[in-house]
Amino acid sequence: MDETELLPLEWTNHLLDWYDVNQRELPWRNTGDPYKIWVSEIMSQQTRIEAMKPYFDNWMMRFPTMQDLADASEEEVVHAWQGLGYYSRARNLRLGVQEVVEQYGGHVPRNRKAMESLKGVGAYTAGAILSMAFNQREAAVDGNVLRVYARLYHIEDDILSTKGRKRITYLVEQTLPYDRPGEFNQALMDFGSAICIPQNPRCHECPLSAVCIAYARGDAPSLPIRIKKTKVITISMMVGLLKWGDYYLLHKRPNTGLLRSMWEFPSVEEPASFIEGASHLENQVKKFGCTVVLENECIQELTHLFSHRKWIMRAYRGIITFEGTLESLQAQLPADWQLLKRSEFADYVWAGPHGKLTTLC
DNA sequence: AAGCCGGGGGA
DNA sequence: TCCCCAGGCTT
Repeated sequence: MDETELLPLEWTNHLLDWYDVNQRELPWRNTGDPYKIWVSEIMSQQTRIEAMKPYFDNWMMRFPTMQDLADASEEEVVHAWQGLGYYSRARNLRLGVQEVVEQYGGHVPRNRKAMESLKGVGAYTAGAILSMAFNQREAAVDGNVLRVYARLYHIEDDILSTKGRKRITYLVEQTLPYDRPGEFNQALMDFGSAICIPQNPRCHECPLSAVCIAYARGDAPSLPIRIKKTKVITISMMVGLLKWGDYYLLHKRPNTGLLRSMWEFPSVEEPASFIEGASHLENQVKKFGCTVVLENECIQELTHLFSHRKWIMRAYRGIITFEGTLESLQAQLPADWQLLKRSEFADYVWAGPHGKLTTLC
């Protein structure tokens, strides 16, 4: 079935008219600069525009060109990303840009296949860059687009399923205008975030309500359908703010998994009791020739929610004893442990909620 | 197809 | 609290 027959394509012009008046002023918009658009697209994945804007400005100051980013270390790049979340985006953006600099002579490829082969660039981002930077007629199907089309065409498939996404991608490809595809894609997003919002859509202000099937049936608020499967697992965690003189003992998380390669306070997951958690921490510092005395009073309880994990963190102070010099203690520490003064904390990348605990130091 | 990967803002 | 956001990678 050709679902485009369900609606007259006139609505795409109404949407572009709305966009001409209501489009947001964004630093990467209407620049035609593929690097700026690339950075903005990666930063805005699963992230609200208002949240990533200051990061974008800072990023462009630190890495003004693709060459600057390609030359930067992973550490620098992740540091500039600190606080935005999904840190693989930063690592992959750097790798993708390096590939463009090295393999494509610094020119962003202008076809979907080459674009999607770049690290961190999937179907959405490829379509966004091709349409916005090069004005190609390519679909860029994100959460906004899925929602807008599910309502306009009254699609009851789960939009998180492959079937639902494919169906809507097909519809977008059919409806994408030939003259202003890049602006049309951006119009869908601005429209989705201003009018066709997830909860309580503003149908009374909507320029497309006359053609929207969900609106006609009174189903706009209940669409789209999203079925999530992953459930959040709760993990309790004992955190030690362990001090030796002016120095705090810190641990670098492994280079795989959640918050990889970021610094944290020594922690014990799921301790059966305070005693058991404390003994784990004691055993840990014992490897470095230290002893530690932990105060049994929890100085802060902090709950932190990830998309798939819930950490309940309980922080305790502890005093480390070591008979020897700073140098001899440092010599005992493996590469993933270090001693740091409070004043040096800002130079390091903190593992999410551990960064919040630094205010206790 | 499902799990993994952060943080924040709005309701 | 819960929801969900300008998604992509890995298994």
